Amino acid sequence: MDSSQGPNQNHLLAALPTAEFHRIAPHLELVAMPLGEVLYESSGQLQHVYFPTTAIVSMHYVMENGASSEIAGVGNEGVLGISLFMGGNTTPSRAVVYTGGYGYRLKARLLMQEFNRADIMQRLLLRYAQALMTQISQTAVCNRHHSVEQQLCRWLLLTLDRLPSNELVMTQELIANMLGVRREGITEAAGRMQQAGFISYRRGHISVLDRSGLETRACECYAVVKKEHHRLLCDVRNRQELLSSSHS
Amino acid sequence: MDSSQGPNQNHLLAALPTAEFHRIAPHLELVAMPLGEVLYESSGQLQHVYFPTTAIVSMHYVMENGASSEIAGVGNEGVLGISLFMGGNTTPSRAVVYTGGYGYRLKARLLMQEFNRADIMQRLLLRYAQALMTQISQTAVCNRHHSVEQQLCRWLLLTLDRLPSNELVMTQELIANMLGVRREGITEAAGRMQQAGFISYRRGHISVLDRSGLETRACECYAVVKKEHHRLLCDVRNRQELLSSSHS
DNA sequence: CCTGCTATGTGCGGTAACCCTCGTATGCTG
DNA sequence: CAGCATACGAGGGTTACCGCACATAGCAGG
Repeated sequence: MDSSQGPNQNHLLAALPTAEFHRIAPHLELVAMPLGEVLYESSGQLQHVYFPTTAIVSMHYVMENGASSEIAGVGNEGVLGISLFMGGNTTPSRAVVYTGGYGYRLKARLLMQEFNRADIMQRLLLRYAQALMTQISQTAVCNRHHSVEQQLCRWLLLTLDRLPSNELVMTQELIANMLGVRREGITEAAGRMQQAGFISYRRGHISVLDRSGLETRACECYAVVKKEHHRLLCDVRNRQELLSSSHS
Repeated sequence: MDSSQGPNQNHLLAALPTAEFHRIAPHLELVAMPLGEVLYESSGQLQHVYFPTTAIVSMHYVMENGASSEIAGVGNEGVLGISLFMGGNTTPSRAVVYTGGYGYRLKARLLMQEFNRADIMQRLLLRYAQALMTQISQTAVCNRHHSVEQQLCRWLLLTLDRLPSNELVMTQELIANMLGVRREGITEAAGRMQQAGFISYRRGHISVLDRSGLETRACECYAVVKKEHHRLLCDVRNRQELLSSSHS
């Protein structure tokens, strides 16, 4: 496996100090994560945690009437299965792959061992959990106050940040399911974005031509999530405060 | 201070084993939490964590244009300031008291000491954080899919669960700000609830007359939050799994 | 008891997003 | 290359919520 598919494609794994990384590396299992695969069912017990490298996964809630909407997305910046170390072992939401790709998984027991060492891995996981909480919070705010167009832009940008290229492979219907809106709403908004020259698309493929254009149409929620994620996790390896702050 | 105002009015503090409770008890400081008080400013550093007993606090996000909406509420079932032990030390949201009352606070440093013992307190805090995440998630779902009336019912029920009586002291305007909707929308929905005999209200006071009536009008979100909170935290003292699960 | 502030009630036009339906065309598959 | 599933586009009626403007009514302070 070449470096483009190695574990350190995942930002959390990459942020581990060498010693900690080598301790878990033998137990990291490369797995394919095809489009549509359900990693966790609502209220299902977790056997593994997943560190995506090229795949992107949606945590979403399916309502009694069948409608659903995304709570948060997880790609190479994060990990799936935080309810393991939070103590609940499951959540009321599902986790479904919406951009096929790869990731590494680790057995639940091994992750808990690492977590209980109360070292860098624990700090990283907890900080990631907080970043995720911010993402969920902004989803809530965004759902209340912002237009479908703004939400589409936010969502495209967040997804784009998790991919190496500027091409997303997905249908408008899929995006509509993620955002919990009608497909026609996405068609309209995407049409306007194409008209503006920010994106171009054809049957299941969306190319982003002008990132900053999308950013001007997105609501502040995108920036809040990015900024908070950066604050909590970026350059985390360099920051002494990662450990020291926990004892202050 | 009588038992009706003691620290074990807070469910998290009450769930601590005797030994752990006595270790922190001397450091718990009873504080008044009057309506409107801002406990944490957006991105402000935390000096204390707060365990409300009779007060209720809203974590909410204020947008650039001044509009705001609640992300989650915290009362005697929880604690404010989880970003301390999550490692971020702050969040992009504010924490404002919306039902005046009392609570206990603990210095940040002392809470971190307890957290780093990796004992029951840590398990409790992490589990509570997960319950809070579920609450935020359902807020997101609810904002997307449910009517103002459903959301009002959900919100009244969640608030009611944190109070000893069936009377809420708050204006429709306040509720509107919490839910991020127009005041008139609340007037209408509340009018219907009063017509149905579920509540009765007068200028700043709402009495709930028929809980189960409200439950029938609320969306599933209320039940999901309650159930998950119960699963994660109820009778936590009796459950051996609280510690054992973390080593499994 | 009066005054004034503030909470609540109401009405009206505007609009974004809904629901449903159907037409069109793209790109895979045999 | 032909056939077909499915992704996208478009139209029309409906509704929930918004924004504003203003009327009424409860309650506190003088």
